[in-house]
Amino acid sequence: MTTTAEASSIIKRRRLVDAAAELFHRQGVAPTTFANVASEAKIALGSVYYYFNAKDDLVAAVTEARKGGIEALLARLDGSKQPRQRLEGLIDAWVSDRLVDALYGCPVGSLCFEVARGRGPLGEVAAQPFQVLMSWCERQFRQLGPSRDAAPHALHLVSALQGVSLTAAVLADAELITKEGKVLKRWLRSLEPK
Amino acid sequence: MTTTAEASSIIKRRRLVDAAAELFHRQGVAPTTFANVASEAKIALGSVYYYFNAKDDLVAAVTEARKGGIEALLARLDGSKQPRQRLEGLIDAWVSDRLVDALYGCPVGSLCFEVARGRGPLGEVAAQPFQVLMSWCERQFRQLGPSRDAAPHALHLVSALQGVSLTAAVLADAELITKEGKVLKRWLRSLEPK
DNA sequence: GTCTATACGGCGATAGAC
DNA sequence: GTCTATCGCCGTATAGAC
Repeated sequence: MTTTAEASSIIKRRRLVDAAAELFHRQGVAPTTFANVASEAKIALGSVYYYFNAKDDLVAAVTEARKGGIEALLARLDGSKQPRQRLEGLIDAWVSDRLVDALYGCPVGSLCFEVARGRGPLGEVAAQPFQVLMSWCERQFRQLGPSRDAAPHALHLVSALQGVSLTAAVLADAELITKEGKVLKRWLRSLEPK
Repeated sequence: MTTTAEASSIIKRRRLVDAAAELFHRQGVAPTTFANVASEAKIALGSVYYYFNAKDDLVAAVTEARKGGIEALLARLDGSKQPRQRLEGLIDAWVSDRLVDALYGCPVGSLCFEVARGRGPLGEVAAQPFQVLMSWCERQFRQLGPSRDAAPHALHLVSALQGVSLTAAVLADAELITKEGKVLKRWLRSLEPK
């Protein structure tokens, strides 16, 4: 029966992707080696090449996993009834992650930027998590009120969240994320139909 | 007379820093090698070590040069009479750089983030350009009106500018910076005392 | 000060036994 | 599928002639 063998393979592949995602977040893609990933995932170096033919394949897999993480978060937020609650939930998610993000930056933003920089071969893949996030936000803003500004509002929110993660990491101050979260929520309320 | 020799040394050192700054922006710090920098600056590989004992020294020099660039920009903006004009000038500066930034990100943000990530030994150095920019913005907002929100406003502006550079690079769309610039200017006007 | 040449280590990738 | 061993390249850093 191949089923168990296949399942074990899939589990190990996932373990490699998870280990790589963690290391890419903490150190960046460039300084992370296959040996790092292998040892973190407790798999022999040579075996990594059974799952990923080259580093780019691993990077693409991690980026897609990050996209999946974003989609899972947004699906959770879709449980909230009102668009404003959903958008506030997104801000809250950023604030909850403030301690890690102030150390290593946003795991999605830092990865996608490093991968997309200078239009590398993986530029399209790296854009996807941002497209998912941006269009979800745009949809929420469209439901928030009859303004024609949904697209700029979505861009403003995503930019602010990404920017504050970067700023907090550079300045080593997690509470900047809390503070910016409050500013963004006040802004959201100011957009509500009175 | 050592004067000319010294001057030539200083010039070559500057050529190395400029070359490194350019390469750090286009490729990031990690993938940039001394050989890259040497060839871009048209200086032999071995000579680079006369000016910089290790890569970290070069990275620190480039980061300080970026801080100098920020200070020069802010000094130019200080020529404007009104605080709102000065803040709008900052936004305009970002918009002017949109084509390069949408390819490689903000040269200051991407560098400082990569250097500060995970609290490396250069974390303090990398924070300085951001501190300069942030406190300048805070001063402008304080002059803009008697609001007690100067610090959060400065954080919001810097975050938005950094975030939109990153987003534009990931999504390969320079016009996002133009659009966010308009949103930010509208926001500035809304803060004015009526 | 500036160069060429090179030592040394590490990383991506492969070979091949089990 | 998983491992160990290893090749070849490239990057940091140094040595030493000029």
